[in-house]
Amino acid sequence: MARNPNTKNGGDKREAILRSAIKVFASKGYFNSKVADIAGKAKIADGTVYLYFKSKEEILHSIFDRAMDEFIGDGKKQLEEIHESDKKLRRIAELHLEKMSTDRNLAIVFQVQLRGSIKFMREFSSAGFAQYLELIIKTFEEGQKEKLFRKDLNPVICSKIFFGALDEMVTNWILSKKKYELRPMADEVMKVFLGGVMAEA
Amino acid sequence: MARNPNTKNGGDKREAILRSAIKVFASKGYFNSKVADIAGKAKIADGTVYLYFKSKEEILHSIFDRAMDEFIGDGKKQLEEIHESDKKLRRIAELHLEKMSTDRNLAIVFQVQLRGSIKFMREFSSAGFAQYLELIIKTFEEGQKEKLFRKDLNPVICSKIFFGALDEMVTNWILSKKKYELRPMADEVMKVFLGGVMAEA
DNA sequence: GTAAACTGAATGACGATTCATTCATATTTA
DNA sequence: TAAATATGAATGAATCGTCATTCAGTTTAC
Repeated sequence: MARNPNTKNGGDKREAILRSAIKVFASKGYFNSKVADIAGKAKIADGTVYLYFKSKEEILHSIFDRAMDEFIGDGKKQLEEIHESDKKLRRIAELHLEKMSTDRNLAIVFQVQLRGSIKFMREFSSAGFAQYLELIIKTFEEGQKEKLFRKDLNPVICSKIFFGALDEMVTNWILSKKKYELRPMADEVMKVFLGGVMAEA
Repeated sequence: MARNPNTKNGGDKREAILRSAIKVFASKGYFNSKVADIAGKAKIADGTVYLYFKSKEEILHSIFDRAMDEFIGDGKKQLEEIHESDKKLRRIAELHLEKMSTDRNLAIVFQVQLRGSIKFMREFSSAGFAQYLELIIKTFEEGQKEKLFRKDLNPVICSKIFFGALDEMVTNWILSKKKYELRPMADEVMKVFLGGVMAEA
């Protein structure tokens, strides 16, 4: 009846494989990661991986799906408690950076590995990412209705700019040799996004 | 003395290999591209590739190096003719998007393939990309000195935001099924970056 | 004629996936 | 209760296809 082998131990192995895969993918890249490495790090036999996942690719997908679901769910819940659109955007920025800070290896898989092929990107784009962008767009449009944000701006483009800025913060953080806090960057992004860089005329 | 076979025919083959590789990498991704595909598309034998390049990886590097050199060279020259910092940034944005529009396959290699491994990203980061970001930072600082841009903003972070926004425009353009002009996005990015999204108080 | 350029079949390494086997645990039987 | 049997999760060695790279031989250019 159960789709997976484990009935007693509560999905232990599947979980272990995913955790292990995040580490391995993060350190060597998807294509350079061997299924044997993943199995090894999870302390199980190579073949066991295939009792839980159809293929190496499905592992990557699962990592992404799980993380994205959690992220969007979390985000939506938190936004319900906020009513000003600019504050909502600020919260999104904070959450985005916080989540990425929390698990550096997961962040690497997201920023780097997931983008290594158009195929993944397309799947990514039309699934979780689109949903995330939609959330930002809706928030922005709300702000325009409230006359908080300029009406002469295209909400979709603005949302992409917003996302792009955050995304770049994360990428830089991952590649940087120096350790620094990612979260405070949310303020900087908001300062520029809301007010622009021009000095008062 | 010449590192490569061709002395007479003006580097024809090397060029053909690079052009072919850009197409192949763009359509299947670096790791899924076979050297045989590249050779085939360039209408030469598999072995000939190795007369011009040490390895498959060197091909990818060459693609990147060439494009980046051309891009930065071009950019610097064009900026010399402009004197206001905000206009310079606008020109950078335009150039960035124009270049990417010009060769969609090259853009795909840049946006997608080059980011598929931390290894490449790191090399990328510390070479061409750092130089490009430096150009933006310098321009921004200039603008701050001229009191054109706000003094309370960190130039490095602002430059990353600026780059991140442009980068996201390109990524979306590549992944989009619909055909649209990339260049006009430069104006949109400038509107937001210079003036922010808040309505006048 | 010979040196440089080119060819493409052969090589060798690699690594995802498979599957025959093991073994711990659950179930049945007496 | 305890021995006999069944179950299916887990194993890991073997398989099988896939390329990057090489190199012995061929063609081209002068």
